Amino acid sequence: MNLPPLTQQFVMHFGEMGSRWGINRTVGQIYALLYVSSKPLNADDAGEALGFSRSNVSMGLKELQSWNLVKLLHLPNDRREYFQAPEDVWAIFRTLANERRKREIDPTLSMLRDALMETPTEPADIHAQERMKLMHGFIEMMTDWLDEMQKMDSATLASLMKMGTNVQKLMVVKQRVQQAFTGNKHG
Amino acid sequence: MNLPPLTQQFVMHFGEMGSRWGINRTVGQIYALLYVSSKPLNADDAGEALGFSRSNVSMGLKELQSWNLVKLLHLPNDRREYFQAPEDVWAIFRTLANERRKREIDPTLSMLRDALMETPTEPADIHAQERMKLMHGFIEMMTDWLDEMQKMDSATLASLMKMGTNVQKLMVVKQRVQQAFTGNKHG
DNA sequence: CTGTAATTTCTGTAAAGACTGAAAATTCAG
DNA sequence: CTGAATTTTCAGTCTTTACAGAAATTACAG
Repeated sequence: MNLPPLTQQFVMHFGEMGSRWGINRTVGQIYALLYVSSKPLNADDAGEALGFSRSNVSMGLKELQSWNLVKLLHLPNDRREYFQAPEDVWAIFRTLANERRKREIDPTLSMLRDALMETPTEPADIHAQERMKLMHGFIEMMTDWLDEMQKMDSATLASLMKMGTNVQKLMVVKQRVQQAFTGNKHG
Repeated sequence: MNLPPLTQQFVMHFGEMGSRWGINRTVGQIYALLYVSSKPLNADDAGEALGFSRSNVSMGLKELQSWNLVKLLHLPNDRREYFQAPEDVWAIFRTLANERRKREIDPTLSMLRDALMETPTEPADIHAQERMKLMHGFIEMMTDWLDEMQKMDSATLASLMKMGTNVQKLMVVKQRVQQAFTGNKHG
């Protein structure tokens, strides 16, 4: 591996963090390289830059594609496949959130739905189902909310986040206004 | 393993999902069992219920403790340690978010901060640092926002989430109101 | 202290995963 | 079609992780 210092630092870090993020070192480093690269890279570029075998890079890129984390493109007069990471960090986050949800949340949600349809007999299962109901309700609320958030554009979302806790105050104001209009003090 | 059907379904699912969540089968099943259990369990209870060796359960509980996902308690006239999962799903989520952030985000944030302080020389590194700046800014915004959210109580957060995209409309209203008060059409 | 219950650490083994080089398959220019 | 360039799959090796059982440590009652 022969990369400029900052790039190297970044790439190595992603390799080390890979295991915590549920990907392997190779995949982490390939993604890091694509992310900081100013131009698309092909499998040989990546392999040479990182010191991985061609086949290993192939596997890594395949995994990154299954995560929708890389864009595939072609250069004129070059048959090789080139890859690049999307530039917009918000877009990357959205992709990541969607993919992780699909893999890590949806199966559980589905299992919980099934479990809630059944009628428990033993006391232990009655309590268990009660707990599952709580978990299901929570996850559903979170994912529904995430869906809604995904509809907003990056700029709106950013300003929303920068408001932080102030959103809360905004809600209080809204309630007062509504009450004032309806004249219902308990509304 | 001899558990009532619903409990068993839940426990098995957590075991299978474990690998996707970055924990092993044992840890996943132990947690699932504690979550649906109506009373605290000791290591032997868990081991017997799930068919794991005593040492394996010990490791699993240790890991769950390192995630702050279980509460340790003692029963009168019993020297053994009993474990239980917090009941409040919001509290569980908060714990999970904090721990994952600590392990999966903070190290990267710190690496990025270091990288941004340096002065790149090569053109490739200049571009790389620009990309890192974007990533850093995004992560910082997200984590700051998460911090703010953590300050709210569960009920407020829940009603906030149920509003979904309407928060956006609320912001537009707020801006109009502000403009009306200041008389500044560009405010 | 001493003995016993409870928990953790250690050690070896089995299983899973990562990685390479070679072979096979695919793609496309001519 | 043919053959070269490119990509993917396969098989074997090496590394890491998961797990059980044994040994060691800790905690505490008497």
